[in-house]
Amino acid sequence: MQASAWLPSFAARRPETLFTLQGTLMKELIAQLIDTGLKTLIADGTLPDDIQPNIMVENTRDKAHGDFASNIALTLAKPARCNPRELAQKLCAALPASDSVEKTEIAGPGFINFFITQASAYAVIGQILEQGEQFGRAARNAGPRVQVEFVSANPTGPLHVGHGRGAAYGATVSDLLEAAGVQVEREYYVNDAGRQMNILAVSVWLRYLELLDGELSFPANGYQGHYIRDIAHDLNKSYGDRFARPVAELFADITPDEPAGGDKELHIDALIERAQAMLGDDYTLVFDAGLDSILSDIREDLGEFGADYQVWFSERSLTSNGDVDKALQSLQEKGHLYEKEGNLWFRSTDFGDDKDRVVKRANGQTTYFASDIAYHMNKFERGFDQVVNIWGADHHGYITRVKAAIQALGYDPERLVVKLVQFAILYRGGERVQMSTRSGSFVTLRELREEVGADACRFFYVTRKADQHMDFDLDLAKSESKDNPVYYIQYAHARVCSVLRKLEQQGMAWIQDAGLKNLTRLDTEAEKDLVTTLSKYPELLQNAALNYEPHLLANYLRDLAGDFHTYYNAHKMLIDDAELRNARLTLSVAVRQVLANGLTLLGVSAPEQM
RNA sequence: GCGCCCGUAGCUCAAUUGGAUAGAGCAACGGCCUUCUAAGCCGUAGGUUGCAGGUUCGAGCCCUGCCGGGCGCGCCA
Repeated sequence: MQASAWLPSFAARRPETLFTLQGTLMKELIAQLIDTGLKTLIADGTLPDDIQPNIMVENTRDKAHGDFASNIALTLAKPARCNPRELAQKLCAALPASDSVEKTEIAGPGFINFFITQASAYAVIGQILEQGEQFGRAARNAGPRVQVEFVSANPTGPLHVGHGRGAAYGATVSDLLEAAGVQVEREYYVNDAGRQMNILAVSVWLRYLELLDGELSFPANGYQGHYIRDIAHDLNKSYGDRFARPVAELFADITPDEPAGGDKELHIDALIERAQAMLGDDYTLVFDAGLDSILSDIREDLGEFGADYQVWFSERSLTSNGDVDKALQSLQEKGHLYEKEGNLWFRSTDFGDDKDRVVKRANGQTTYFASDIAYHMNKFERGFDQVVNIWGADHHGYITRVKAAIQALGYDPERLVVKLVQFAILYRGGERVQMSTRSGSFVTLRELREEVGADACRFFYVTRKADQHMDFDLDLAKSESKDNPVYYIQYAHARVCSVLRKLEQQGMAWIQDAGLKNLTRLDTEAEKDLVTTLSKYPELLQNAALNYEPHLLANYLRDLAGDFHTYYNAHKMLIDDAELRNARLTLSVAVRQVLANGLTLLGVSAPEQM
């Protein structure tokens, strides 16, 4: 499978090798019981002594199958030369007794189902209350150093809804990794070099000249958005008419634009060249004014969306500090470059790429790909154990060549993980919202946040697998009903708060210790289910983090909220029986804690009142 | 043409990474407010997991080939 070839590194490893797993103590215990049982069977000759058992303990899907199950008898049936059920029978008999295990059953083709005691299962409630916000999280600073680079949109305009999904996904994956004990560094690669930025600079300057001299023929390939005029306005405010130049001179002998029957690409390139000549050193000021303005807008936008970065990495710095040259030199020394027709090529076909790639043109200009090589070299030189790139799905063509470059530089390409994020399609009133970057008719992330709110945005974006196309239903995201999963989950949280308020109003108090002492009073199906769901949280968190799949957490929270609403509806909490009341409230507060922890990781608020 | 992603209930999506009888939510139908928030709950119905083979104790998941949808295949950024 090609996809998992990219996945790797620690996602493919056993989680145990990199992370301290919490909440799976019961699985470990059961694995130990099985291990002991197997040794007994080896000793009495039932099993040959050269077997290499891979003891797997899984959560059961169906509670009729107990709490945990192992397929060990199925996998060992062949070496044991007996049928799986028979082997399971013998193994069960050989299992040492445990306070935590109520009973075992043999089921289906030979699964061993483990039913754990209620006291053992309910211990998780105490853990949740004791650990609070830390419940489910691994110890800090214990894990590897991982860099997550996400969004990294060209600073040529405001972020749109396509970037939004990358932002929500990247921010959540980063937070999940951190919760799993990884030291995370979030980074934005600022493409502050290249032709697009020059087009931006020229667009700004032309709007500026328009302000001074009145309308001129704005290039078809220029940036049309209104924000360009705003930047021009600010430029005028800060610098007065410092950048004023004769418009006639600017357009003199310039190759015609597309509407005039020319080529819009050639036209804009000619304008860039002319602008640089006419502005001289001032060109940089105009260029930076555009860059700074848009970049600060993006930073603010992302900040308000809950995506906080540790590093904003400048593409230009790669050239100025010599990293590009260094990277090319390194490739040169290792014999991976060659010259052809004046261009310098990287022989990426040696590393599985379809064709070789130019890194330096005949005119001496390095290519964008050369910057990418240098950037990734720079990342690895910074000592990250793993580097995660979150890219739009349209960039998947670059994966092979970037990995090729990493390998050619002498780094393990498995240490780069690329996660592709598919685009989201907006729907309003059942109709697809049409978007086009060209015409400037895209919906910005800011507009989306203002329309549906940050909570719903963050949640909806990560509720589907990243590599899955998604439909974003604006009406649903805005609706305040149970149909809207965000409200549904938040409401469950608020409900617990509401009950506690009501409790106080009725002159009662919740006594946690009394609750913990009387957990055995919680013997209804709804309560058992709730506890089971709660106990799965830490492991789920690890899974979601290790696989970069925040949708697992989103779905989990939906389920947990559902379990709670069911419980709430079936059983009253504010009752006279103090023991039972405290026990139920204790369970409810534990639910509230886990809901809050999960929502926080998703960047969604956990309101006390709705 | 080559490469990558995807195909699961009418719709939007899951499925603990190869486990047991494929699950939720919408939409449909039928119930539940004198009650701690009905912003909620309960029930019914809905499937040859695109198709055909293969691998094994066991496949939605892995392999091969088709069918269908999306994206990518510049010395651009």
